Amino acid sequence: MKYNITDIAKLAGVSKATVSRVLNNSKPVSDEIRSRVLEVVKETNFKPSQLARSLSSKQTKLIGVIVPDISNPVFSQIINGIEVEAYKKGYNVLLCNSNNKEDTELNYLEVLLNKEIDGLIYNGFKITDNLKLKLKEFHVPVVMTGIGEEQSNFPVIKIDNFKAANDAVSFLIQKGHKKIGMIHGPVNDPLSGKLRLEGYYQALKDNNLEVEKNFIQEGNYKISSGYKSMTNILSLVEKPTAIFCANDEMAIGAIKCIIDHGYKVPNDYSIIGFDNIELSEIYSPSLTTISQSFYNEGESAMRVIISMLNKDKHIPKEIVHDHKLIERETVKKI
Amino acid sequence: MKYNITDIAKLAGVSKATVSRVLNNSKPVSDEIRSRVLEVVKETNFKPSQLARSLSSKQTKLIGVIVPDISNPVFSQIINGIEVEAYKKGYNVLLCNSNNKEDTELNYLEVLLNKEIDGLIYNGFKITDNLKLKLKEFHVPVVMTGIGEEQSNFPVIKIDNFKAANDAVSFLIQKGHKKIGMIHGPVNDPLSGKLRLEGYYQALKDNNLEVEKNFIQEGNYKISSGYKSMTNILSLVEKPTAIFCANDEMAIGAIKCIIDHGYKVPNDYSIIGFDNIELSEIYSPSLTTISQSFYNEGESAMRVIISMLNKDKHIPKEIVHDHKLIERETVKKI
DNA sequence: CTGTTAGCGCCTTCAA
DNA sequence: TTGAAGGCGCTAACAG
Repeated sequence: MKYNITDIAKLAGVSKATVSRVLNNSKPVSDEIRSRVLEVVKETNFKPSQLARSLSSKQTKLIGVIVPDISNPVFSQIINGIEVEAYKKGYNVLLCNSNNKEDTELNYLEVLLNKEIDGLIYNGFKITDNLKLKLKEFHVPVVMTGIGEEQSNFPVIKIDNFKAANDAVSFLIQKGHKKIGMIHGPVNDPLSGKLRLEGYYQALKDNNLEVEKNFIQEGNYKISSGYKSMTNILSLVEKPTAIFCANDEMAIGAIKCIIDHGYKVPNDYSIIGFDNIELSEIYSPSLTTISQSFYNEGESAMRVIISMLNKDKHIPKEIVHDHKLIERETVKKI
Repeated sequence: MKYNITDIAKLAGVSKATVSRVLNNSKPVSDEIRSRVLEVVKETNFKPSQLARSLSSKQTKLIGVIVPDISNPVFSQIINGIEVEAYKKGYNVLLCNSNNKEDTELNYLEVLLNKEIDGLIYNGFKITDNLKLKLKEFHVPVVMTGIGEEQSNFPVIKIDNFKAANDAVSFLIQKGHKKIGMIHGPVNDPLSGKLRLEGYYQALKDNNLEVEKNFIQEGNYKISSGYKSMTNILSLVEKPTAIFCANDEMAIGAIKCIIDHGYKVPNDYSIIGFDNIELSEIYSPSLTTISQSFYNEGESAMRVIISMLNKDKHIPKEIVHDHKLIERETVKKI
């Protein structure tokens, strides 16, 4: 049997209002009545309907989360951080996987709008006009992770992508490499795409190294695109000795490509990645890369959403997390 | 401004009921009134509250999904299948990641109960008594994927694990291997754990090969446990020439371990995995394994839930998907 | 075909 | 401290 608040009230011989007060600790209730109500609640295993509660309280305790690719370990870690933090604070996550398709993403945004979520955490690679338009319809807090734009009004959780890319390339230079290529992400992705590429340029410039256009390839963060970009690089007459990849997956793809062509990493080519996904440690050879804590970023995103929900005074415009270089086996001193 | 159905009714000069009928196509409405209502809906950009709708219609259009590990590619593929199918049918997924912790799982089940989901898809490794108890409280359809038990009343989506394991081991035997080890999963996992182990035994038996207890190690499906189990095997005086791993991650761990000990795959040891996750193709050497389509399994799970929701006559007790052996680089003929 | 009237289950004034 | 009553926004049964 499924009980409702009226049943409980009757069984306890009190009014619905009193039951509600006991359940929510919203108003003082005498100890005697309180325990009587709790007794009945326990006996009947009564669970108040979140639905009805949401309808009258105007909050769903649901946070929408949009990710472009749930099978990408980067996002599953972010989600994990979001989820654990949400759970702690009594929120739940409505997860939407856009599969890298803009229209799926817009559809989901529409769904989330109808579901009357309390807040939205947006993860993605690029911010399109349609997206901006849609986001305007949300009258709830929105936070972005790993992506953002100058004029955005939404708080952003990120790392210093420019600096991190610069660190990676500087490390290669310090290891004696002078001909350094890069496989970067889409440049319409303002953070991981554009800034990492700029960090690369800056490091070359700071060390008076020339930019060789052919050494620079654009990928889409997938393993396969790393493979393909590396194929292009290997077909050059003059080749780089080291390649900086804007994420670990492209780095793995590049390594696989190098191996398939009969060369060795790092003996023939040095590779440095970005993100430090689990695979980078397990791959053989294990990948030298830039590490960032996606879990913590997810956590931060959720915290910011909650403080916005609480109408806290100080809402950060952005939160910049740390990164560090993890040296493993794919970069050789020359 | 946020409109509600009453506003729309007033603006269109009709009753709320009529607006509702237009929006849901639930009852005939004259063309003229219909278009007048739709006009207003468009102008106001009105979105009916799912919340209120759910409260009065007694369905939330929400399907709860429990997974033990969202960063495990197996589950992210299943989720993908579930999600795409759900979306097609107008449902949404409330995803809960238990992180392999039983109490987190039980907590989430409780949350889902309160959220009044329309159905539940359970993914996990083992079915505990607490879980069974909790599941009893659900008065909505429940489907399981990749797990199940004899006496369960819930439909199960799976592959023929016994046959698949048998195929894998038979393949090794056919390649000339006689000393074959196995790294299996927890045996209290009735499908992937127990049945894959039994398939292994059966293949040995069918070929009159002896079971060598030391060749058999138990892992927990993680890369690290494959590594550890392989360490044990390598420490034996007499070693197997091939190892069947109950999933790809343990297989990768085992390979990494072999390489770290200065041996080669498949020259010194042959390895066969199970699941055909993306990594198995990318790893170097690429992994020979048993492939199954997790995406399709997720899709099936959602379809079964929906037909249960529709109270279809014929609800399958179980759906068995195909598997196949993918030969790559980790098994050598001897 | 359309409108009126009750709920759905809970929370929250307002009075007592 | 407690109860009665109204309302959240929508659907559905019942009239007309």
